[in-house]
Amino acid sequence: MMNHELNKVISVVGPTASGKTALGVALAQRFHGEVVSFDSMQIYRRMDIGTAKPTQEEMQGIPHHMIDVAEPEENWSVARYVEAAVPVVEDILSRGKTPILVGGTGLYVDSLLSGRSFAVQATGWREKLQAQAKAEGILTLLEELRQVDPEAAARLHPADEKRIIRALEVWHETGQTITQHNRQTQALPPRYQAVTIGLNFADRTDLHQRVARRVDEMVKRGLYDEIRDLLASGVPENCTAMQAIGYKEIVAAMKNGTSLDEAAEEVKLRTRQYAKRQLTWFRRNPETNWYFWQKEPDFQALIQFATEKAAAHGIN
RNA sequence: GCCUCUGUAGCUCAGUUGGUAGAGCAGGGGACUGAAAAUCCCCGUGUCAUUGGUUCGAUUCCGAUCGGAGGCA
Repeated sequence: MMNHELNKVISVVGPTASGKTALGVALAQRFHGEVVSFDSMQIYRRMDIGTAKPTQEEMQGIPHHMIDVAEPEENWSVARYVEAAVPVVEDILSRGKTPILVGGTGLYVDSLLSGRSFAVQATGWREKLQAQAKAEGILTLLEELRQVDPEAAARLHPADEKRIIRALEVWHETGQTITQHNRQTQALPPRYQAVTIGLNFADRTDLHQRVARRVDEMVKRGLYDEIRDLLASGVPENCTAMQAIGYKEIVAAMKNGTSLDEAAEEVKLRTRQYAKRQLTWFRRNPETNWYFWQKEPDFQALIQFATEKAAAHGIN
């Protein structure tokens, strides 16, 4: 089909602790929808408290997808997420319902919506390159990259080891440079048409306060025990899931015997910094309809705002 | 009560042999195409406690005052 209209979805973005979960459920109720999470850490089972996964009560009977779909030791990635999420969204659409995308991982939503595909990763080039970087220094790899893909080498900062390695990895495994690959995927048509609602705070300190309260709440609800259970069941400390904020800091404290409550303070700090990065990412999309929380939160006003925006884009 | 040390960026501190000052952390902004809650880049003017004095000029030297820390009685 050449000129078919894109299917419409609603997406809810914003920094952590900004009320995305509640809005997602409200929109699902209003628009006969189901929630599809785009959160890189809520995909892992048994990581409930620290990832602020919605509880049964919060879900209010609305189906939530892409949560609890992997074991912590599985090491998921964007590619794997998109691969799994597309059929889910398609299924919701096929049943005549509206997909409500809710989450905080910018790369994941953008990839899902854009129709982007990812270069394959089969052999062990990454490990090889990492070892080489360690032995010879990253500048050697950057120079190698310059030979095959001068554009990428110029664009990447010499200190950004991860991206330099990834660029070389794509080259070695596909025979195509990452610059070529990016150009190609940019030309791909988008998968869905999204009306995006962005949540933010008029005053940044309100966000910081909510973060602090949320972390205190997590500790009260048993975050330390959740992490102890994870480790006891053999989840390796260096897997992707254990890079999650709220986990890696506490794991480190448990390991070297320092105060867990001090580690919790560090979690607050790291969460604030993460929220800032999320905002940087989401602000990049000029289409986003931003709603700013004032000192006195008015959830009804938010629902009305979001409902109007969705309706204006032909969702009903 | 006396003596010594101390008061510089939101915090911890450096520094100016007298020409109005700089690091780390916090904070802010940005990037981002198979680790993304990851990774990386950029951004430091502040009555140098207050107040007199010396000086062409004081945050820097001297005095007093007000905080803080320690010591002696």
